[in-house]
Amino acid sequence: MVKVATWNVNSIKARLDRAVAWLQKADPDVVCLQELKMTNDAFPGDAFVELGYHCAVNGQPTWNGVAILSKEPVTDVITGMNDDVDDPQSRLITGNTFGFTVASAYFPNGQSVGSDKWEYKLQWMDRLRAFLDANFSAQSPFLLCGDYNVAPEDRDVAFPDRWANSVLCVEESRNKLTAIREWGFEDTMRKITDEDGPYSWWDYRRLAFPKGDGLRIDHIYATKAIAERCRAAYVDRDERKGHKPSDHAPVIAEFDL
DNA sequence: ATGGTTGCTTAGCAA
Repeated sequence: MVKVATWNVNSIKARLDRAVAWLQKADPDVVCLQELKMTNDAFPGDAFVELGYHCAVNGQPTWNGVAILSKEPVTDVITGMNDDVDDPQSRLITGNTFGFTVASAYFPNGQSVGSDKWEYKLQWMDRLRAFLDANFSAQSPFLLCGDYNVAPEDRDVAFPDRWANSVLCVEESRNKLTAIREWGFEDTMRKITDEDGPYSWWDYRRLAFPKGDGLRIDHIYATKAIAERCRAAYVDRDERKGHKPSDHAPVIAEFDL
């Protein structure tokens, strides 16, 4: 069984102790991290090597930043979209490990509908679809893991009315997500459960976590060749609790490979 | 009621 996790850590520096403790406890084989908020040079790779992981990192100062950790080597690494757009934001890294391709993606949040960041979000999602079209086959095993900043359906939102007009839920965001899914992905969580949620993110503000105001915006999408081998998918909600948690909980999928 | 908290960086931005 190969255990794959995706987790927006909201600063790997602020979360290093918790991340190390979680890796020791959960023992995933492959981990996609988002929001490192750190340069490649400063990335604490030694802490992960000590736990038996190979690291592929695409960082930048202050914001964004993504990484793939794997207990097998990560080869054929691509940082970013490989397209004509001059984009300084480090939001994507792709590589091969355990016989499949895996991408760690930090989709733009988009702030508010109509803003400059919203336009960037929509373009970024179009670019991601084009990146998949240009570089990969949906017939091969591919996992797209990350913070998508989109809740696909209302059942992925605890209080859908409250979030209906947000960048996480509006129809245009969901339509862009559908275009990415239709490249050839299945949502591993929805292969496993039809329950509401399970939610993966709760805002730090407004007492969102104790009030249960969660959204499912972190996903592990899989092409058919690997999705049909998915045996489990779940959220480690406990990781949102306690001292200095990330605002996201890890999402895990297990594959019979 | 447009609030609240966290993190990076140190006043303002992003989420």
